[in-house]
Amino acid sequence: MGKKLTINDIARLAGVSRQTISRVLNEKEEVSEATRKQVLRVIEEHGFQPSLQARSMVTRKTNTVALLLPDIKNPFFAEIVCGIERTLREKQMNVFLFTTDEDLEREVSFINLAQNYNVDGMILCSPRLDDANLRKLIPNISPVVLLNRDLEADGAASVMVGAQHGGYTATKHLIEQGHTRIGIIVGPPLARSSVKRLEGYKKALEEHGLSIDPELIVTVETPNEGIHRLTQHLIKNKVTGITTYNDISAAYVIQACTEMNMNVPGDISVIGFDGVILSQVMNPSLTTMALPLFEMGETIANTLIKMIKGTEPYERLTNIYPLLKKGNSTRVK
Amino acid sequence: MGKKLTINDIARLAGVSRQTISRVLNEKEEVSEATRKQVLRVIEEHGFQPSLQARSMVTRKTNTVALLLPDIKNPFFAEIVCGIERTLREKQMNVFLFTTDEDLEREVSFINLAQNYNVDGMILCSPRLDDANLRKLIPNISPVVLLNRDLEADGAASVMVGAQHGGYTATKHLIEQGHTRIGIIVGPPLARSSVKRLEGYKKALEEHGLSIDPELIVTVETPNEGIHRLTQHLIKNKVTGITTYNDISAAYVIQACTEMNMNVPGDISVIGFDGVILSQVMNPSLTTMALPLFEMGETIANTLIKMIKGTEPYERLTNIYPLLKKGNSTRVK
DNA sequence: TTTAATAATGTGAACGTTCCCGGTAATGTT
DNA sequence: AACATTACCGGGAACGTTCACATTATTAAA
Repeated sequence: MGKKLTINDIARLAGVSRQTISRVLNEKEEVSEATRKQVLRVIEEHGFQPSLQARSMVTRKTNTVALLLPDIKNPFFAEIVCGIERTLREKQMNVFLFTTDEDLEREVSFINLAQNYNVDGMILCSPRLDDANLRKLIPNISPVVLLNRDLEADGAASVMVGAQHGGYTATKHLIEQGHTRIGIIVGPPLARSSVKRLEGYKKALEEHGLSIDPELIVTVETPNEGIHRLTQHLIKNKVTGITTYNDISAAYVIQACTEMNMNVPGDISVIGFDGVILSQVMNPSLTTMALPLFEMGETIANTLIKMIKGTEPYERLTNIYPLLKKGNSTRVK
Repeated sequence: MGKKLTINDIARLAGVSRQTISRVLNEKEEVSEATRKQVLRVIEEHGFQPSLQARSMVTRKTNTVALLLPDIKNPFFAEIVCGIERTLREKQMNVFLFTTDEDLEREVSFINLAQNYNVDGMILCSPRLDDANLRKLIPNISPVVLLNRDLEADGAASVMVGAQHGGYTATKHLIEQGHTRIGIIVGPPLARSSVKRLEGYKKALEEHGLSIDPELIVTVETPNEGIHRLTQHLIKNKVTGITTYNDISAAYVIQACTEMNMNVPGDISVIGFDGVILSQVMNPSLTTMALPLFEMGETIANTLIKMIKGTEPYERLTNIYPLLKKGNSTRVK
């Protein structure tokens, strides 16, 4: 466990100066082929690797991106993270992971922390911070890419899920299958997209001349809790179709239906959102509004990289629309 | 976006020396209450925050841990990561995330990278590296905690899943429910635990005087592929119980059974492994060998923290045993 | 031959902290 | 009154790199 070698040690061993080593490491041209070979040999021989800390101390670049998200257990985020990580990695960038558990205080403190680490950029997934405070912070943390949060500000870009469109399409699908009493389970109030999804739901009903019954609109207060109860409520109100805010909630809905001896899709059609792997392995497989999650991650990462490089223009706002993916949880009435 | 303030700027503004600011920041005692107040006021007023880079340059501590895992999409890892992250966070430590996608080359290069970042410790989840190379690397990267990899070496600790015990318990459960022809789906050959699980399976059969039929032992070559085919094979060989290597594979097995008009649990009992959320939301809910994943993450993180601090002893080897969690996918024959 | 241009290398400073030591003033001890 | 102790504070050095500039040797141009 001998002390780690520094660039100076290598310089001494190779019989050249510190700076020459640095030049070789950074592949600068102004060094003769002979010494280059020699230096590389010594580096190889001793397994020298430069301290990235010291380097970024002077270059002001860390090649690191802070990634902040509510919950890595949620496959929605996990798949996005996968796309982000893969893309950044290809560009030799690294990921600092922070999960906030939806806690505002932690969110703020993490943003601060990341800032003190001098990260090159940040990715904030569905931040809880309110608009005013977020806007205030952006100058300090830019460039930053926001997921599901549209904030027009210098140094910030957004990648948005077309929640309204998704809610609309899901509802329309049920209507076209002959359903007229359609319930919607709205996600936790924190998630901004819940509102959009509800808008889409209403729009679809209106367009098809169906009335909006407040009894058929129910809201989950804390993530994935009380869904059985809400489902019972909807079934008592004679729904034949239910649209939900994500795939897991759809799975709970189907469980609740089964418990009440209602068959899915025989008696009730259920439609999910996100299209995570769960939707494929469930029984019945889930009809869902599928999002290209991995690709979303790629988009997010690529946008941020463009912003960091600052050489080419980037999309300030990218909208991603979910696609209806038919499974066996919906059926013509 | 005015330049970031340094400790020197604050010193000037507060009319004291650099060192005094440092003392206040690090809560050293040797500074009078009056100047402390004054300094804190100036810091607060200008929103100064010290550069963690510069700090760790001299302290040789980064308060950062590198976390390397094959795939964050796998809920098994996602939940463990959650426990790790939460625990480290409480100790003011941060997480560098690397996913390897089971790729050996990437694994090695990430370990290198982490080393150059001067992380305080590493967590390697089910590394692909072979024993000899891993052992060689450990002196450079210690302290390190390994998941599902028992390697006795200085500066390394291991947290292991009791795979053999799990395989044994699962099989025994099926036997006790009256099954005599029990199939096992063995995980990808990369996963060392597959072998152990198979051992447990064999032990349970032997103990109960059942013969081991090679036709009932099938292996998945690439993750989660070909499971339908393998299930068909088992069913043709008249199994009434199937034990699998994780919950997702169990879900695929159940799908395959349904396709062949075999009812689960009516005709076939299926048992999973891990106990991720999927097992609860499936239909039927899954009987599985449940692991305390979040707690495992906590254990991993706490062990590493102890190793880093170096003040108290730590467990070199922690074994974690899965618990049979009854769902509706198994039934008395 | 002289001078200018070019290639190859080396040197001091800087990045922003903390560590180590030394200094001053105030207080206590004999 | 002389000395030791304590409390507080400041200055130089260091961490390991890269940057900006200086230097030398080499080649080309006049």
